[in-house]
Amino acid sequence: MRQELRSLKLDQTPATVRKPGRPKGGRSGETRERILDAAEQLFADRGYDGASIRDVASAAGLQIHSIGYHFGPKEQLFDAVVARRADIMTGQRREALAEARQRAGGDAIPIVQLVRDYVSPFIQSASHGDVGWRNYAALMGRLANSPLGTEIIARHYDETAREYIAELQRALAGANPEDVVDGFSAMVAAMLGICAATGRPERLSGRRAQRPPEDSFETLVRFHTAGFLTLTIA
Amino acid sequence: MRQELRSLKLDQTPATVRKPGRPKGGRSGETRERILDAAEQLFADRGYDGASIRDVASAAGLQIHSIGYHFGPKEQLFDAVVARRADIMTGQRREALAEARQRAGGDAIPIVQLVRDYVSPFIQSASHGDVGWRNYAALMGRLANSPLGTEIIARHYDETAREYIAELQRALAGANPEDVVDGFSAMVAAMLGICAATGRPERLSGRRAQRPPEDSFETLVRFHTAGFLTLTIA
DNA sequence: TAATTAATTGTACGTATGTATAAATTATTG
DNA sequence: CAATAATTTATACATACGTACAATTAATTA
Repeated sequence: MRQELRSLKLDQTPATVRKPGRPKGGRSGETRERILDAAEQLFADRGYDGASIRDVASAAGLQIHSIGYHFGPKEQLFDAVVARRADIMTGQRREALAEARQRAGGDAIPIVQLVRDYVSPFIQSASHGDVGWRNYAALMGRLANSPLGTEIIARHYDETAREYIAELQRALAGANPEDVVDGFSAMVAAMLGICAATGRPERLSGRRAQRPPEDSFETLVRFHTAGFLTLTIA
Repeated sequence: MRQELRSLKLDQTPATVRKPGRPKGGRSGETRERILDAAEQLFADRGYDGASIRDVASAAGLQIHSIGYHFGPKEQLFDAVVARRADIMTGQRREALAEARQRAGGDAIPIVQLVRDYVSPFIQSASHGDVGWRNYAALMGRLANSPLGTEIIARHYDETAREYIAELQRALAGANPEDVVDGFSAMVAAMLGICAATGRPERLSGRRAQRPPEDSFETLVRFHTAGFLTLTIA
């Protein structure tokens, strides 16, 4: 790892100096959340191999072994980080899909609605949510094209993704189903790119600060809706 | 790193057992290429932090210090891996842009042509090129949303990217320039996703093998051209 | 109150890491 | 042919890594 990043201090709640022993209430959950928060930030900043268990323990204000005690080996900790918010995200998407189905009343759901409903929870969380959600969004972007990342993403996101793809294919009845999958992949890649906060869009446009993700979100919806619609034209 | 991946054997040309000493011709260049090939594959498979200098040396059939001798610290080796093919890629894109400008003769270049010319060199190399190009494409996908990756990508790709963005903005005179940058970013993200070979599209579509990148390329061009064109509509 | 369980600290182990140094060997140069 | 430069092997160093073990403390349970 590069040295400049090594000395990063996390702005956690000050590590309450804890003596060994069983805590009062069900404090275990609180500690687990602290570990997940620290791991989320470090994995997002340095990647899976770049962030060590020691880094995570130190950032959470705990000893090394506490990580293993709560989560087992490193890969399970990583999975737990992804899973925590994946469950929330997936819940929102399924809820939106159920509503859209009801509103469509048997007809196909409009493309623009499907795009909006799939992307919105992610971008809203990444832009209006706390620092944890921002870290999570950056982490998802990093994971996207790595073997371990896609394996974990598959476990937590593919089921819902397939539901949306099925609805997209229904709404684009004339289109090649594989084209629709490619379009979906492009949509997800754009979504992750917007929230990854890499600084590249700023460098390419000459902007000082990052464009508000909500603005990019509106552009994404228009852009990709148009892309999907053109797939029906033979 | 996960153990399963550790024992990977690279199908390099059998490591010619070399004695120390100055080689006959300017053999140095050949050794450098071997190192870059090995590093390219390992960085693509395991990421920057997941691939060690020892791995690279072993895969290239050399001792550890030879890597440092030729390329200096690890980050410079990484940069050299990216730079080698970035120069080729950038050359093709600039050439295509010059041709397109000449053909347009003062008028704006058609969107579909700009999309095609920017994406084509990458996807053609990744699908028709040798294993080195495929590794390079996968590596670029991994780099996309990481800090070190975007830093290096900026160094080697941003100048040409800005030229294409300027032409896109000219062709989309009525559009918000920042929307065009977002569209460009989406296009690049889709391009990288197609070539990253993560297996996700197969999982989402139920296909057995990977869809031929040329097919996805044609879809990408149609999809993103339509996306760009819709940005002019207020 | 005695036994059990949960959560933590502290330490240790074997290995892997990036980098540096020293030595060896051979082509090239003067 | 002697001197120099280039390229490699071999070894070493200090640190970092993931995981495991033992000990400690406190809440809970019977």
